[in-house]
Amino acid sequence: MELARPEFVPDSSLSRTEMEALQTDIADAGVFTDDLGSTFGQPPVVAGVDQAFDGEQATSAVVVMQGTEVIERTHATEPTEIPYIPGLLSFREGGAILAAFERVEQKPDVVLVDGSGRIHFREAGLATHIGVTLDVPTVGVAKNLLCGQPRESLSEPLPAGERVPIEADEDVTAPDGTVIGYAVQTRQYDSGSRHINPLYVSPGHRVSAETAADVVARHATEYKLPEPTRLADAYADELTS
DNA sequence: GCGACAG
DNA sequence: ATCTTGTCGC
Repeated sequence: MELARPEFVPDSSLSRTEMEALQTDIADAGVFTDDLGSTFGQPPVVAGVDQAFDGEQATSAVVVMQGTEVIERTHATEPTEIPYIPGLLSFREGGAILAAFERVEQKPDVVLVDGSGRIHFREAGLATHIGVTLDVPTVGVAKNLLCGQPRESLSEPLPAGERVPIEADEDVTAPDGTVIGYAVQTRQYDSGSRHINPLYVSPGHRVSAETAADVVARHATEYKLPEPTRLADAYADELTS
């Protein structure tokens, strides 16, 4: 795949202020409504991307699927220049991800990115950064909530299939109350003391919050994580061990 | 100063 | 993310 917006490639040498300014531009370029293109296959081509680290090296693994079939697997390793800073994750992991996608032949209909998309202080999380830079539809899939406010309390376990809107609050640039994503319960235990936490799904680029949640729910039937994400996670771990 | 915060 | 064995409950 090719870079659509080279000016948005994450540069870890920027100052924190410059990084935040770039995110503001990225959010402006981001599309949080459905624009998945007319090439949506039968079934759609869905890619998952995830990273694993070893010391100063970040390995990004991409798994491309169509239905239940893996049609491509690629990876790239890049040095990590900066530590993890909440809100600036893309400047730590984005380089490795873009390097991996440079080697991807099959253009996916949608990419599932580990982390937040619009659920971000400046509405420019990792999924949005990658989506806008490559101009590919992306969805953010996070295991924890970075910011925003669940419309309903999530202290009680949600049944599988349920979803709760995540709304913008004062910590997010979007107008208060804007639905910036969903807590999506893909799996749940039938009963007992233990329970499964939901995933926090948000639009990255060219996808609405509703469609983002739909895509994740549709691909996460056997396990909590959607299959492309799960396989990319395992592949990244395998490459680092 | 305190709190809060994806991976 | 990563360091790490067993263990409890589906």
